[in-house]
Amino acid sequence: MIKLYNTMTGKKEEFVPVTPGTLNMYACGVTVYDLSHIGHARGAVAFDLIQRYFRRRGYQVTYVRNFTDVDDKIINRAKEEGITAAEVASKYIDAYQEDMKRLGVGRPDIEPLATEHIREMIEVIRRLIEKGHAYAVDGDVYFRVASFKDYGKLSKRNLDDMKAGARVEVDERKEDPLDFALWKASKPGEPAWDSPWGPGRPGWHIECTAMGFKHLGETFDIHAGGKDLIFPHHENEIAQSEASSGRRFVNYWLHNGFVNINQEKMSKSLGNFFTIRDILDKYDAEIVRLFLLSTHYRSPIDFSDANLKDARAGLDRFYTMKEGIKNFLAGKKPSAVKPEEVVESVDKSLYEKIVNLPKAFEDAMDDDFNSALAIGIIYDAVREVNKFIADLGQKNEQGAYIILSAAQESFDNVSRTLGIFLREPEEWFGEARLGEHKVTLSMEQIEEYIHLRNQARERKDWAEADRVRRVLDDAGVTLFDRPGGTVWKPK
RNA sequence: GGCGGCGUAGCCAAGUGGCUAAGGCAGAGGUCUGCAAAACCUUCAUUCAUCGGUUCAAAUCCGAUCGCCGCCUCCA
Repeated sequence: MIKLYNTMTGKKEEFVPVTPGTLNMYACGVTVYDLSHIGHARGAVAFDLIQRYFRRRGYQVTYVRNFTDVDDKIINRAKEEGITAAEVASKYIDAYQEDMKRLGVGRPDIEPLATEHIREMIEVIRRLIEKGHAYAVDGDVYFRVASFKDYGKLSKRNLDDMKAGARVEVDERKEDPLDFALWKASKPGEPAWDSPWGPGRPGWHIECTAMGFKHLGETFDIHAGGKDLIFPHHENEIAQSEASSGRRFVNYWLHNGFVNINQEKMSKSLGNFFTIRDILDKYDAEIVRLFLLSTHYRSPIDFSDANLKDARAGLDRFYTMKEGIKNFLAGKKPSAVKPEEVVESVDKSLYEKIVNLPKAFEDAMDDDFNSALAIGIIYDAVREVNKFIADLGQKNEQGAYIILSAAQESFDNVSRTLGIFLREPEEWFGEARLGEHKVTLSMEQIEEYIHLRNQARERKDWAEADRVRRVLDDAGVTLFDRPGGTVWKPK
């Protein structure tokens, strides 16, 4: 049973789908007027994991994540760059797709564009006017907030409070300062579509209603987005959607916490942001993923070098274990003996823990997608497997084979869902980390130095051996003498 | 001002009524190693911002206080 925290009720609830065995989920994507930052990445990673987890638990999933490709900021950007709004959008959609691919975020089932749903938006607006929930003025159309009695139910505000503290610009043409635009008359030179109210473009909120209706139905299971979208965006979506359809729009509202810099929200307007690609140039994508998943998706997370380095250290430890398992299993054949019998004499409790790892993982994830707890459970298992590997010499070989192959299977099982720990150890220690560091020697030169040092070690010329170690260290290369020979890793 | 949330070790971070407060990083000591590194072992919060209350029992529920953050305007 999956439990999830619903912003609407403020509680963790059991997930009950509209249609048994099916998940219909919508996540607000980005407005494509600039490169995306690590805050955008957090939402994308979190909701990708959530929809992926539902698939793991057997649900038939339709996951929709939109692009807002018409908006004031896009228009302004187009003016600045002397290109069309459509060109701006297209450019940053491509950039976003590239960033997501590098982060290991899968493509949603449907990635609708606002501009491809103008007809559907007009239809919803027309229906709202018919029902008395909206009105047209000078080519604009506004939603009549006072006509929707549940307005404020998501963000827990009431109309009187908002009017008291209103900082909304006063527009005399609106019946109420809180009324919001469904359709905006276009100014000359701006993107425009024909409508019953004259040429114009959609307001921000209406696209999600129209695209949600079209792709997922008038009532769907999950709608997700950043905490900052609760008000006004999602509140307005609810008003439009429920006023037009007469039904509940969404059953569960999920909101991710922010990425902070020095305890402050990262945002474009504060200027304290790092783009995804800046970060990926400095840190391997897997480090960034582990960092993001190490904190529960609803909590704030502080972006800092120290935290990224913690994540890197964690990955080193995981891949060291994976290397140990791999080295042991290499070239060995499965035994025909029943696991239970052999394992009994080797380490029964470890075996059971390993076999139960996927279940323990699911227990953590079932509880509001607690990836932080899930990762803690994995590291608990890592320590125990490492301990086992350290004592391998004293173990029954058949039993050890059974335990370590089971470990490999269990770790792979949970890794596939998390989208981390999936690489081969050589790849992690080699190319993945090579990219982050300055190694000033070629592979051949490094091998040559290692050979030189090992010759010195054979004649027990420790001074020379240490000298070579220092030379390589200065070049950003660290040596490790392993039972199988000397290996090197970027410092 | 209104609404929402947070405060757990040097740092990151789980835990929302009941066994010894997960896990990681950093630190200390040890095993191993020519030296290292890794790995492993031991150690590292009698206590969960503070004060008061409810309860047989609270980090967890209630109230107050202090501090921090977010939303109320575009924002993941």
